[in-house]
Amino acid sequence: MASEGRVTSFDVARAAGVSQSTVSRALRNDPNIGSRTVKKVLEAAAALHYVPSSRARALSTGATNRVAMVIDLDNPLWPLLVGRMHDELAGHGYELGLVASHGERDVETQLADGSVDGVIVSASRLASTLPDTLRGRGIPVVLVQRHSSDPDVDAAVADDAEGGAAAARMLLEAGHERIGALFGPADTSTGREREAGFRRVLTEAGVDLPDRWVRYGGFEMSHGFRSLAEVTGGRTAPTALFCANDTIAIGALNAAHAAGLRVPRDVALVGFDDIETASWPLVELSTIRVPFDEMLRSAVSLLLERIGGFTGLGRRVVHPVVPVPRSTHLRP
Amino acid sequence: MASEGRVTSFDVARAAGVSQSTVSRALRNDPNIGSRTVKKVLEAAAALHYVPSSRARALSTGATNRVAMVIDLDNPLWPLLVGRMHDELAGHGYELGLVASHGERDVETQLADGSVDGVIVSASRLASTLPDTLRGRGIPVVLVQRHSSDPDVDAAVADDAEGGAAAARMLLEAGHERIGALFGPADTSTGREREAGFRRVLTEAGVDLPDRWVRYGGFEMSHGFRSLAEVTGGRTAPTALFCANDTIAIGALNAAHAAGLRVPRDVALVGFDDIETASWPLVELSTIRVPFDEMLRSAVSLLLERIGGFTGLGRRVVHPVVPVPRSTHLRP
DNA sequence: CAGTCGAATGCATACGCATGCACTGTAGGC
DNA sequence: GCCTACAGTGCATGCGTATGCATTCGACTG
Repeated sequence: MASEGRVTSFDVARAAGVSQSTVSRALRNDPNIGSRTVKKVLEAAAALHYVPSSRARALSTGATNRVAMVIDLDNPLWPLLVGRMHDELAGHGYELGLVASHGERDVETQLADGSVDGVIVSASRLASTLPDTLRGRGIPVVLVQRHSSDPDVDAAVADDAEGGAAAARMLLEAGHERIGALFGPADTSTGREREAGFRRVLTEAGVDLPDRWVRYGGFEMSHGFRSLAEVTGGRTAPTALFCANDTIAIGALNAAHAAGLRVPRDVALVGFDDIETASWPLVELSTIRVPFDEMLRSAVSLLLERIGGFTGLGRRVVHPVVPVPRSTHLRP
Repeated sequence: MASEGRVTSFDVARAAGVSQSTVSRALRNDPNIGSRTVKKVLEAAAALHYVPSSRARALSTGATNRVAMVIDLDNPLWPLLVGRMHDELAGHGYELGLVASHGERDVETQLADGSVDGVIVSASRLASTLPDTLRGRGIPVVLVQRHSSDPDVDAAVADDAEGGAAAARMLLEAGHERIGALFGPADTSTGREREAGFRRVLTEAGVDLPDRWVRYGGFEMSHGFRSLAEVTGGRTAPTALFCANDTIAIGALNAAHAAGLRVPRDVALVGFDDIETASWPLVELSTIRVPFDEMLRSAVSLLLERIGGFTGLGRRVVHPVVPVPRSTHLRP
């Protein structure tokens, strides 16, 4: 029972009384192999607990059946993206590798060394050169959730501008007139476009968005937590705040709670994404739903097409968003 | 600028006027290569944008520098474990692959095909044969957070029994006498040991834990959400509930909120893990802190020792837990 | 000056699977 | 009953890197 090194296809071949190439073909369902032979080979393989070496197969075929996902561990959205991406890829027979984007240099090498068939980038900054560099090296890349400034790279995103607009309408329709905003990073497409859509509608409605009620920050809770007091602390305070994502909104909600403010009575909030927490009874956050499942499915299918050899121009799939009014946007 | 196939070490060799083996050695800092030669090779490699093929290297060296982590996407703890594991592994030069444990059969093959140097299992059920099977195939395995019934497999865990005990003490010291519990799955070491520790202290204190105030379920919010009403709905209700993890507790907290009950006035709660949400002002969950950073660090170091060739008996590293009393356990 | 040693490099091969091509045997056609 | 055709297998080689061993050349010893 001692494991005397790896069991290879040669061992199986010997046991089955055929050649190594026949083993290889039999196990890969090559139609040229006779059914009797296939049976012999399968039995021998099972008896020996043979598992083909993915290392050798990768070298030989040039494919790894693995996809890497570049994530930003600071963005609280990553588990949602990764979890669904895992399932989506698994459905297509691919494994998922995780790469956090700290030092982009190393990351680039890591992704270009042939250890994956393609790359999903979920944490791209607008100015990032990573997607374009990978593309330049012939590695299939798809952006998800955000796009880059490079239109040649495929991307699956949500309609962030429309979502921002919808959020603005939600607040206006609830009767708010003194409105502030906690926007996201300006160097991300999500941050920028959600802001643009939101501003557009306010402008069209003739509602002002004074700078003293606006803050920029990361997509983390701390932004909302810190900024709420700043924005509501002046002589006049906004009655409602748009938050660039749910996490920021929940940060603000917690800050409000800590400060003894009631939501939405003292300050109303609208988030973006519709993460699970938003629907907690304790939270009941009004928000804009991003169809993550569809978005990730698009991303995977764009990527698989590239892996399959598609070399056309960059494509951008935009997914519609859905306003989800709960209770935090109301004006009592 | 057209990419005419991959750049290999042969191309670099030609450009530098040396042999392929010299290129290989020069890039791997072999001391036998003259410094002039090393310089030439490095320059040629840079000029050609050469990136060694990890596929070929893996086949040749037998090492992939990758570790797979088996997770349970239904257990809300996974992002925390995965995020920290990623960073911890990255610090040692390893990449992280993700495998969700749906159909264990496939998973086993996927992990045994030589595509990783080792495996971290974070979602093991007590009866699972996966860890032992992998070990039997000579693949380094370490369990983290939970252990299996097989003591031959290395594991890095928290002191769950002591944590359960500490939770019981926390409630007793707050003055609770009518106590219930929402325990976790009995086929996990965490579920079982947290329960055992909790029960032990209650018994020692002569406090009863009536079955009608006890529910078992998964480590998900839905367990807490559903069970709260059941447990508090009778003629007499417990004044406090122990929850097998924070997520269950938060589910219960939300159910309480939805039902108009106040925490801890109407029902007190204690969780387990001290996830980030527990410290939100909105939540202020009293809990038992698991030192995840240390635990994952242990797991990685156990695994790296195995990868390095250690073949001794199975080891189990138990990490002490810390009670974190906030506001939900109090008895007003 | 012959002999020796060692640093520096090249040669050849292994790693394990996939696959183009050559080959064998048998069935079918005439 | 001979030849064609094709299903079924085996042979040989490629994938790109790492590495044991042989080789070269210069320097140093006696």
